[in-house]
Amino acid sequence: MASTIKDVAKMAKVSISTVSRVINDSKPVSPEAKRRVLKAIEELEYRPNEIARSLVTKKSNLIGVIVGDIGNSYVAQIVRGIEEIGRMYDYDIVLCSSYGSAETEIKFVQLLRRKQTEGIILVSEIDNKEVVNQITEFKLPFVYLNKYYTIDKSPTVTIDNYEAAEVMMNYLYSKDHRKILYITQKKDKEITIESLKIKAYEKNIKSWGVEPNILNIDGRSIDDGYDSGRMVERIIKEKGITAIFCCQDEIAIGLINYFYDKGIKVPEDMSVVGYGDISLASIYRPTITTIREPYYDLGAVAIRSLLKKLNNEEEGEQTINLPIQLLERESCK
Amino acid sequence: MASTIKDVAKMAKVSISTVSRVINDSKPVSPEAKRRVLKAIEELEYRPNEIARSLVTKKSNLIGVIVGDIGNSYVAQIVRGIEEIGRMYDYDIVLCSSYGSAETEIKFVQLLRRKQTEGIILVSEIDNKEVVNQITEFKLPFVYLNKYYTIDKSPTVTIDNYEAAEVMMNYLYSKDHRKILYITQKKDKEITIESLKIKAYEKNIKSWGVEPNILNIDGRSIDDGYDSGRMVERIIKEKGITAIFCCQDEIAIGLINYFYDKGIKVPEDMSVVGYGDISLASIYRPTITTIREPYYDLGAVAIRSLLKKLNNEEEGEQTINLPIQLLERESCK
DNA sequence: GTGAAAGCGCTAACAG
DNA sequence: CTGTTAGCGCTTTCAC
Repeated sequence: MASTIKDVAKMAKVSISTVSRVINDSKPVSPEAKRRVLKAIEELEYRPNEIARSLVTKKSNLIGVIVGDIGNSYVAQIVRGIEEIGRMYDYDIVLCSSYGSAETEIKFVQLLRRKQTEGIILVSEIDNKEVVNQITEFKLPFVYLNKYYTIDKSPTVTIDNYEAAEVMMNYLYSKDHRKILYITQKKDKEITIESLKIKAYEKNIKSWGVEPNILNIDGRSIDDGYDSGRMVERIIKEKGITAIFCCQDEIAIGLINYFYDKGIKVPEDMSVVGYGDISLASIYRPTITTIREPYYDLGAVAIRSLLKKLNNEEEGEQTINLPIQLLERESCK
Repeated sequence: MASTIKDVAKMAKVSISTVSRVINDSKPVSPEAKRRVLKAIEELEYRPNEIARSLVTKKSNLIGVIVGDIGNSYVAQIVRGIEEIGRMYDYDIVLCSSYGSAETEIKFVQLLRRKQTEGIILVSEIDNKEVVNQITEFKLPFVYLNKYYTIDKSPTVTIDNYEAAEVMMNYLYSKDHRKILYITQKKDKEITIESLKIKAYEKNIKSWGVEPNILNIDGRSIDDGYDSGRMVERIIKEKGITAIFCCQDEIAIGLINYFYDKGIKVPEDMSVVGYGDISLASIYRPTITTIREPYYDLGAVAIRSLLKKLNNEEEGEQTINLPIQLLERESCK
């Protein structure tokens, strides 16, 4: 059995209060007593039991992070940001993977509440009103990060997606592209960031006097991008498309894989740009021209803002926008 | 303030023991009392405080997972395995990222001990004897997963790397390759899995009456693979190499990137195989022929074995070997 | 500067 | 079946 504060007190011939004082440096202790306590701690290899400490202080120094899938590289980056900053303030994170199940997300919220985590960061890709209600009801400080759905009623950290799409369109224009195909995911389009991006796409392309071309597809995975290939090929021929703006990097990569298999060269025969800058975007060949979402920073800012709430500091904005960046790489010429 | 067991007891007009009994279903309670308690719980939205519970039961239901970098896809896969199985047994994981620092690993072990985690899984890529000593000294159940270094003195889950390399050599042989270059990482070669793989490589190639060709390089990242390109190109010409066996997928991908940039086609002009089956290996074009390490299973088996120790079940083998698999894909013809 | 004592929220004997 | 009680290991008044 590990030694406790009592053992230390006994060995140092002081009361447990005194021991507590020296380990927390909370009140002055005579040098002599301190010396003895320190010595006893050393000899007994005493380490305070954080569980007991939490019980009395009501501070678990734990924050719960619910993610869809830590296997997604962008999620991992966000978690890195959360953890690294959290640790600076002495917070540990307990990780929960929901694998996209709304029900599981809710279960985790309840679990984390029982575990006395001081706050929750939800990194999700689904639309789950109920989990937000749940957290709100529990009055747990939280931040909601969602790469796809627009979040308005909860604190969140994101980028200005309208502006980002506009930046990309301006870039394509500067590269003399006019006939640009935008590939979007149709599901829940109205309540996702796609509504903003499409608006930016349409506004810009119309301002050039060009007809918009939008392809709605079913998913946003690499496979979905690949599968859209046949359809895309047809549109390219019909409309004389010279550049394709994919709403997510994964789609761009899948599509380029399709082109590769069909002998269509990117960017020589067709320019393709993505959105998101997932880690693969810079590793894949050709490297993907894209909009960078600063995932690490998203996580870092999210936890900073969470910690602020914990300390009852003045609440900042509900929605924090981080700067965007256009990454000019090889897939678009 | 959240309601406590006392509040429930008061409202239900029973003692706290009775409440405890119904929430834990630990002892029979009269239907009537049970009904009242349940009703009170509902009304007060009572949820047991796991911290308090942990303090008395001495079970935190937490296990600590120290990783190098959760941003590595293989690490993420391992963590998925750990978490998913852990959750089946009601364990949560607290995640600690060391970013390859031995010192940080040790700090985390101490932290996790204070936090009363019941066991530790260390997913590391470095050689850190001290952390093992530390954990052993604390008598914390643990499992040590290390992709590179051979682990003998600690419980671990891995694959038979000698056999795996042999399987790959046999495959290359079956594809009529004889002059095969093996690229290895030189650092700590004697105490890493490279010692085994090189042994298998040499044994096999010599058995065909062919001279071994081993290139030692400095790292094992994609960039390191890329940077080895010039040297590799020279060796290819000098020795008439037809296939390259890279000790890690990352190196294979970096090298293929180099070849791509130089107009050397893989697999048409040169066959390249990797090792590890990182997630990129199946996404990258050409897809990489490689040895699959079952990362998810590694994590899953690791925590299963940890949990067994926690329950004082008979200790299995120190080293558990999982089945390997050769993935025949596009990069080798 | 120090110790005694109360109590954080809960479980687990122990009596009844 | 149920309540009383004694802690778990620690922090924090409150006196001295």
